[in-house]
Amino acid sequence: MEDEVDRLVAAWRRERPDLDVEPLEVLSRVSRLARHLDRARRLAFAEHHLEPWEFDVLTALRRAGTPYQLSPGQLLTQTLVTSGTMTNRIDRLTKKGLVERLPDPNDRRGVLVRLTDEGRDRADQALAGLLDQERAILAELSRTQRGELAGLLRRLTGPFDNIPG
Amino acid sequence: MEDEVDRLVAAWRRERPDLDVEPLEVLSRVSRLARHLDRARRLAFAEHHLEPWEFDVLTALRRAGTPYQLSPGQLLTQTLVTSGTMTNRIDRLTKKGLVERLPDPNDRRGVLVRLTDEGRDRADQALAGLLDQERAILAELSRTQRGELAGLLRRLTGPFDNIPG
DNA sequence: GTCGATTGTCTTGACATCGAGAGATCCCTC
DNA sequence: GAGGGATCTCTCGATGTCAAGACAATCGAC
Repeated sequence: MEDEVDRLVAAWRRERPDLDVEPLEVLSRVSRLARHLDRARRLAFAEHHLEPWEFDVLTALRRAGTPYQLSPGQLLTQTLVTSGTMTNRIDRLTKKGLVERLPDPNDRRGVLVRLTDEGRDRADQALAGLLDQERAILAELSRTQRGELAGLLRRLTGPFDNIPG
Repeated sequence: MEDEVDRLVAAWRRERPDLDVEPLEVLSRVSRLARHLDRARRLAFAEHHLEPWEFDVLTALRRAGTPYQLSPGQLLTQTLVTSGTMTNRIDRLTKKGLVERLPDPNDRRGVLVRLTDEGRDRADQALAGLLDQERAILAELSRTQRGELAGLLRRLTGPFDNIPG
């Protein structure tokens, strides 16, 4: 099946035959697919009355395991947002009763963000919904192909994730 | 090489052993890689004093071929943003002298956005820079692997691009 | 021709994000 | 134990985006 990137690449080859645009075959598809996924995620979460950014924060805490608490700084590195953004997110999640701020007993500069019981339930429900949606998208591929795809992508993400940046 | 998604998946398997989180192996990598690419693109464009959104609009016009003009509506569908956003972008690009608005001779409701000579040059330069950067990222893979990866990704993007949504 | 629905663009208000920097606390060296 | 740099969180202003709706022109049916 042809996709938008095939058309994009064909247009570039017509307009700039001097350039090698092969990299776009991979990376433009990654960017565009990510955009489509964002929309799909937003829809999936709407059923649970959660925004994508709320899901990101709540699930980071959920993954941490009991007692479901992390510092704002740890949340920063997991969600790849700036500190100002994280302060704002914690404020709003606190107002909604999904997380609470506690003083860090070991560092008086610090704060711990803890998931409330409701926050934990909402995160669990939204995750299940997201996985259902993602399974539907991936049904295009066989199990073997999904494994290959994951492996190839890991080759590309590895350098970013391990050399900090 | 292990990446952040390996750690994320391992955490979910520990916390939610009842769930099948295999879809994350593929789609979380897509989302995270797209985020890293956004940062890399921003850096690459900074050398040419262009923002990513400026690049998106200018190159859509560049790809259209001479006389390098499209309606705002056509630009919407190519860049996946809303109409309000596109109006704002065209305004700012016009102020910078990279595009100009012309009345559509065939539809008095309509407008045509045309690339200026400077806009065309800037788009061409930025594209070359972007391709260099992308080639470096993709050097992790062989030519054959890049082809496989592109093919697998096309299977996933195809449904989004062809069934409108 | 005329009316209603549709199309194409722009306007407005709300909102989430970023970047830079402030203030408080911690840690290491002397 | 005192000083200076590093770390942690929050504040503030600017900005880009979205969603909903306004307005004008077009198209189709009668």
